[in-house]
Amino acid sequence: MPHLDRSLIAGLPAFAGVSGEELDRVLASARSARHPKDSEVFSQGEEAGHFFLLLSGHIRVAQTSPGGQQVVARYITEGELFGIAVAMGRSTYPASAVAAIDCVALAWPNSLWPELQARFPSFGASAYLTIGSRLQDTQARVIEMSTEQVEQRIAHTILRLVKQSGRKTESGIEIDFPITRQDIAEMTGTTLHTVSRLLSGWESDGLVRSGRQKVTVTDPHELMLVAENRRRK
Amino acid sequence: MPHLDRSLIAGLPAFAGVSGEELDRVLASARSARHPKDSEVFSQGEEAGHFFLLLSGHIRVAQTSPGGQQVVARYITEGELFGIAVAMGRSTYPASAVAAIDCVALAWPNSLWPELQARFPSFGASAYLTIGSRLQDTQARVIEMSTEQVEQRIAHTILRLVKQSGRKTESGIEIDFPITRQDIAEMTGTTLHTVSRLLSGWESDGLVRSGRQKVTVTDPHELMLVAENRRRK
DNA sequence: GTCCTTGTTTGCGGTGGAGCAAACAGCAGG
DNA sequence: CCTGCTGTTTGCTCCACCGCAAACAAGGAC
Repeated sequence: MPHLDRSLIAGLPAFAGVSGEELDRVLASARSARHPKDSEVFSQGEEAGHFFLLLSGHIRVAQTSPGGQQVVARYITEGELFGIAVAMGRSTYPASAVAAIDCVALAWPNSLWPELQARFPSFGASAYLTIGSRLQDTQARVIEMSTEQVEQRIAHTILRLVKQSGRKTESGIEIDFPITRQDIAEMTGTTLHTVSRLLSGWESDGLVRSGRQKVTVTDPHELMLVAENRRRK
Repeated sequence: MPHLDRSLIAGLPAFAGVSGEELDRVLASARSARHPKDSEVFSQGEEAGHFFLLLSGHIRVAQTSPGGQQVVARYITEGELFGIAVAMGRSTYPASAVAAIDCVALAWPNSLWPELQARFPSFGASAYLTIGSRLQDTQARVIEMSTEQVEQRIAHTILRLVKQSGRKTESGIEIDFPITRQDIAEMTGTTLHTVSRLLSGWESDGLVRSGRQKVTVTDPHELMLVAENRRRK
């Protein structure tokens, strides 16, 4: 295994306040792995053996409903912890994680969790803040689904993705990983047909430019008006 | 202030493994308060000064959307921690807590959180498990709202309430706090009209008995079939 | 008891968005 | 180049559910 340089994780909130030497110790117990596009990092229901830190790429986290439908819970971006079932007291993964593009992630065995948490308080704290903020995000999503209609939900979702993983291009801000209409539908509780219709409409109005597995927001401000249902129809 | 007996909290998971003397110490820094029915324990957006443990009663936790609509996040039952914004790194409460019936709750100042957590590992661990399980519940709710229709969502919600806070009566299992059609609607992302219609239908079919702020499940098995959409129409 | 507030029921009409079907386009691989 | 696969677009129909309106109970205050 190649040597893992401490600079990989030095800047991350999870390791704030951890000294250089200690970073090396933490890394010594981690294993780094490459996850090619569309491969599963772990699978829903599987025994949770490791927890992960995404070094590069984007991970799609999805749950399958009892009825067999997929729901995308979130996208993980660089520097985030994921698969931290152990921190929630679970022995199996509640969702599946799939690489949206080629990814590199560190993995630690769950058995190290208590030790890491005890030795590096900022690490444990960061993990719990991660869970806390995901709880808030998920609550916000429940509110959206309860009170907004599909058009606003999709607008909100796209704005969130762009904010989280936007890449500037000459024509606007683009979501910098491939995402299908189906994916967006599974994030917003609707169908790919409806997503397609709305995106087409927005494209005619010059709010977005979109193509195969691509979405570029050209007029974020106007799209925000859509999200808030304050746009002249 | 009356003396708080350690037996109040001795059996709770949050204090598993804490000795009797230490329980007294924990209680010494807590204040107990009575919250009459319909009074607010804390309010959304308010500076979070305390965290709470519900000793008796039921608390409704609700969020108000930007558009002014209410969404009920959950009901808190006896023995649960709530208002633990501090554990999520928040300085304000993300939701409001209202007593569904007369309640008694312990309150600790947030400033004690780090100390309690450090001194009583099981306390911190329990808090984080609480947050973890709420995240899972909320995720499950997102899945429900994405994939199920209103009838199933309401059935699931009522079954969950009954399981969590059911009280046996001669005619079935009753939700043992007052709950309106409006409340159920705000838990399931629908309207009180639709809830009323469905409950009326179920009452004709003998699945439930319901009255003013009351719901009694008389045929849990059949209601579960409704929840799973496996019932002969 | 009567009044009044709060919660519930029910009818009716309109519609947002699902479901189905079919054509179309971009990209990979031979 | 053509072939096939995967993702996208768009039209049409239908219905679950919302929104409005109005009548109807159940308690509580007095």
